[in-house]
Order: sequence, then C-alpha cells, then structure tokens
Amino acid sequence: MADPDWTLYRALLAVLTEGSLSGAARALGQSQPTLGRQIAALEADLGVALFTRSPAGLIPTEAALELRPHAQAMAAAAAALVRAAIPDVDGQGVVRITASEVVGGTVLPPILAELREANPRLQIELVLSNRNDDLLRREADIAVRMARPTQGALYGRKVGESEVRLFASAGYIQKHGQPTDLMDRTGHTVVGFDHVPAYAGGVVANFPIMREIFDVRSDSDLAQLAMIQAGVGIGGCQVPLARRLGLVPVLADAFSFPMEAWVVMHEDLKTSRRMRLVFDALVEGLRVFLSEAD
Amino acid sequence: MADPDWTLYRALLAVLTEGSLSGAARALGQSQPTLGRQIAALEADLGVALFTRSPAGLIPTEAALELRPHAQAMAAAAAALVRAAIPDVDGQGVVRITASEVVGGTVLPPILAELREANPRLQIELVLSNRNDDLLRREADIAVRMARPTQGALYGRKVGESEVRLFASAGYIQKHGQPTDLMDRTGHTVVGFDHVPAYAGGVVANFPIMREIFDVRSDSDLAQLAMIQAGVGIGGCQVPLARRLGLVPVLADAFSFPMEAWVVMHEDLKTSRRMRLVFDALVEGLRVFLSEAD
DNA sequence: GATCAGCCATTCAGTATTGAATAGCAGCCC
DNA sequence: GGGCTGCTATTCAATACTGAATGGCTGATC
Repeated sequence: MADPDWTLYRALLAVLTEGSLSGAARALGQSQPTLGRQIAALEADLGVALFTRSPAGLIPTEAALELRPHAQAMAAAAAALVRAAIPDVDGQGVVRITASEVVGGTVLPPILAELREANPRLQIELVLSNRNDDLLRREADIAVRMARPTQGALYGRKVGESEVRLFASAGYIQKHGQPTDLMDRTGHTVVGFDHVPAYAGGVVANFPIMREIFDVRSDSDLAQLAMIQAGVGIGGCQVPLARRLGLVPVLADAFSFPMEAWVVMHEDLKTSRRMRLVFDALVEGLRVFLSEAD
Repeated sequence: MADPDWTLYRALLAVLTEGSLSGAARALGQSQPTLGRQIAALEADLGVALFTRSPAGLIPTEAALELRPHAQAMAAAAAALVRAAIPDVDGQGVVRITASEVVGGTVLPPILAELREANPRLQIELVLSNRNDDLLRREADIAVRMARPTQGALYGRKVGESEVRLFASAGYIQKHGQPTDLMDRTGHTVVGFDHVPAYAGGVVANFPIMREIFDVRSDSDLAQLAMIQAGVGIGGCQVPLARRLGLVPVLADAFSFPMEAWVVMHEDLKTSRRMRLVFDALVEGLRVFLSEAD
C-alpha cells in the first residue's frame, strides 16, 4: 500500500541472501531485532507475507522470491553509483569489467596487466559471466562481448572480427584422426552447448547448431574450452585463441562462424576519465590480439 | 567511504528531480530539514560535494549529475518491485507496457481496450518511448518492439513481420506527384531521422540510410508520422499502419525494409498470471494487426 | 537423551532521527 | 522600494528507531 522506504528493500535482499535475520544483521552491521522489524514493516507496506518464520531461519515465500531480482537490480545500481562517485582524477578509482569466462580468463589478463603497470592506482574488478545484460543491469561498467550492442543507451566500439572454427587437441587428433566429413561424426566426440544461446543459433555450413548435435554439453564456454584442451572432443573456438593455445584445426574450411568483437560501455560513463582509460586500453589490446590471427 | 543507506539515494534523486530540498521534501512526504540532513550525510559518506546551496534551490554539481542515472535505475527497480508485489490473482494488478510512440499511439489502444473490457480490474500503464532498453532498466514489464531481443534474461515472442516502405499523404502526392527515382529527390521532401538508430542503419536498395539524405529530421517516430500525414514529405512507415491511415505508397517496390515485431518480457515475470494475460493479449492483438496487411 | 549452537520474538533504555517553528536571504511584481 | 514568495539553515522538543539482553525454540552432535 504505502511505498516502502528503500532501506527496507536492502533489508529484504540481505535476508534473502543470508537466509536469516541474524545473518542479514551481521552483513549489514545492524542488529537482529532491527532487521526483524524492517522485514515486518515491508510486509505490512506491501501487504504480502514475505517469509515464514522458522527456528532455523526465515523461509522466503514465493512472493519474496519474485521480488528478489528487483532488489538485486537496486543493489547493482547502488554499487554502480558508489563507483561513479569516486573522484575522477587521472588513473585512479574502480572500474568493473565484464567478459565471458574464456575471454576474461585468457585474453584480458595480459591487457589488464599492462594497464595496471601504467596506472598502479587504478583498481579493476573483473566479472566473468556469460550473460550479455550485465551492463544494463549495471553489474559492470564496461563489457567485452562478441555481439554488436543493440541497446540505445550503450556506447560501443567494434574492435575486430573473430572467426569461430572447429578445433581439437593434438592428443585427440592423434588418437581419433581428423574427421572426414562434418555431418558424419561416428567415432568422434563433439563438445558444445547445453542451451544454445541466441547468437550461436542457426545453420552454419549446412550444420544446424542445436543441442542434439553435441555429445558433451556445457553452457560454460570455459568448460567447453577446457574439455577441448583435455582431448575430450572437437569443439568451436575462436581462431586467435586456438592458435595461442596450440589447438589443431579440424575440417579447416568446412565450418566457420564469424563473430564481431565489441567493447561496450554506458553512454553515461563516456565522460569519465578512468572509464575512457580502461575502455581505450581494452580496445587497443583486443585489436592487437585479434590481428595476431592474420 | 562508508556505503550510504539506500534512503539517501532516494533523497538524492528527489532533490535532483525537484530542484530543491523543500520540493523534494514535499514529494517524499518529509520535511525540508530532513532532506537537507540526508543530502549532507550522503555527501559525507561519498566524500563528494553534490550540490551548491543557493537561495533559489540546490544546484547539482557535475558529480551529482553523474550519479543521477544510477539513482534512477534504483527507482525504476523499486517501482518494478512494488508492482511485482501485488498479489497475482486473476486479471488484477498493474502491468506496465512500453512501446514506441507510434505503435503505442495507434496500434495498442484498441488491443488494450479489449483487454480492459475483459478484465476491468486490470490496470495498465503505457510508457511511450523509443528507447529499447526499458525492460532491462525495469521501467516496464512488457515491451513491444521491432527487433529481436538479444539479451539472455528476456523472453520474447515474435508476432510477425512488418515491412517499412515509403509513403506520403494523398495531398502531398497531388501537389508534387510521384517521384520517379529513389535517388533523384529534386522537388521532393524526405522525412527521416535526426540520429539514425542502429536498427535502421545500413543500405537498403542502394539507398544509404544516413542523416544527410533526409530533408526534415526528427528522432520521434510520432513526429515523423505526423509530418508525413500532414503532407510535409515522403517518409518510411510500416505497411499495415500506413494502410490503416490511408497513406499513399511511394515507389512501391523500390524500397522495402523488413522488420520483425516482438513482444518481450522479463524471464522473471513469466510465472505471473497477469503478466501472461497481458503478454498473450498483445501477441494475439499484434498478430491480427500485422496479418491485416495481407 | 543431554548439551550446545543458532535462530526468532520481546522488552526496555538510550540514542538518533524527525518535524514544527523561526530566522535570514534572494528574486519578482506592483 | 515595499511586500510577497520560495528557498536554506538552525534550533529544540517529541518521536521513532535502534541495540543489548533475555527467553524460548528447534535441530545437530556426542
């Protein structure tokens, strides 16, 4: 009924994540009775029961679980606000970057190393996630992603193109040999997605990319790559990365999936010096990395 | 330094939008001294000056303006949370829809009329905006848009395809006649974008869509349509809509720009009954509308 | 089965926050 | 220039909120 004080949302999120009033109180640096009262107040304001009390803690109702993502969105925005409030003097402050697990784990570290070397007072937070919506959820300031940004509020720069082709480890090829045909996979193992993401869907070289064609499936690109490296099977990998890792091309010309590499940030952040600094460093570093493929 | 209480963010946003402590206090149902203290506390916590006090009100510093979008994101999430907290019994509650100005102003009203007729206790909020990121900013629950959703957290359903072709009013054609060639526009006026959005960019039928080719420019699709209707010039319009409005096709087969129509919502909201209700009604209504073109 | 750890609800004193009232200031209109 | 309006800063009493302490409860552990 009455719109609740924002503090109450924070309390709700803390209780949901900690699982108890006491835990939430510890996390927020407050007392357990306070949290209890705040949750009660929120329930009264919204007119909905949020938790069923139990001696082991609070069990969230279905209603509370539905509210959770919204409270998390608030928390993400609050964190972004605090980051944005850091005075923007040269090469100082916090910048939060998101990238896929593979890119963040392989390509970015050397780029960030150089950046930190040049700007020791710059703090970097790296969020590895395969969700493409981190920026708009304000869970990061800058994103490295493999798709053109479609949202108007985002400012992006294309840093190059990168083909995904098929690769396997040298050991795997030694054991199983090169497959002769893309369609005939007998005797071979193909590593791929559990849930095929939208950007990867479709038909490539008469090869319908769908769940069923994969013999070993994971939605983590990191896990996929690790399995390819370990000789589990054949899988897709970006060419420059495969080259760096010493993987062996499979059916070299039969399969190619082009991707665009982008560095993206909020329009809001364009004016910030440190954001620009990191943005430009990422653009430059990725350009170099992608051009190594030639 | 210390991370501020969320109430302070709310105070910040209120002062930014109202322009004064007193105004913000009225808006929030609090007193002016309270708001003054909260802003002071926020400045102390963040270590940044947010406003310069003046007898006419508070003038935000550059820092405060940079924080504003984040605070707005929090407010949007809070509003979405409150909406989500409304008990989800059949055909009751609030649903917030976003669409472009033209679609929201022409296509949706009859659909929503029927929906309301069938569910009198359902409340509809319609946000007309040409920003494509409303959903992720949680400024709306359901979006009608002309592009495939690319973000993972969104659930979308394609309701059909709609071609954009060139049209003009009957009066305009009477005065200026039909142009004979797409490239030769002498004696004709072309209505289009000021800032060409990403989805409309590119080359269509050897026709590079860019700012310079337009003689009358607006970023509001509503204004564009109004100008076409008023006989200002030739412009792009979706075929079924143009048909409904009685516009005259121009260079009928020379120019065609295909668009997909989608209804999109958050994955989170899929389980909500009233969201489903509105979602399905929009899908059905738009399907009918788009099929009228055949 | 007794002990212990962890949790929530309640009480009560202390504190921190709030708001009404007031003073002071700048700009606008007659 | 006088009167008016709207704004901020400050004071002070009243209120609301907080947290330490306590009791009661359940479930795990030995």
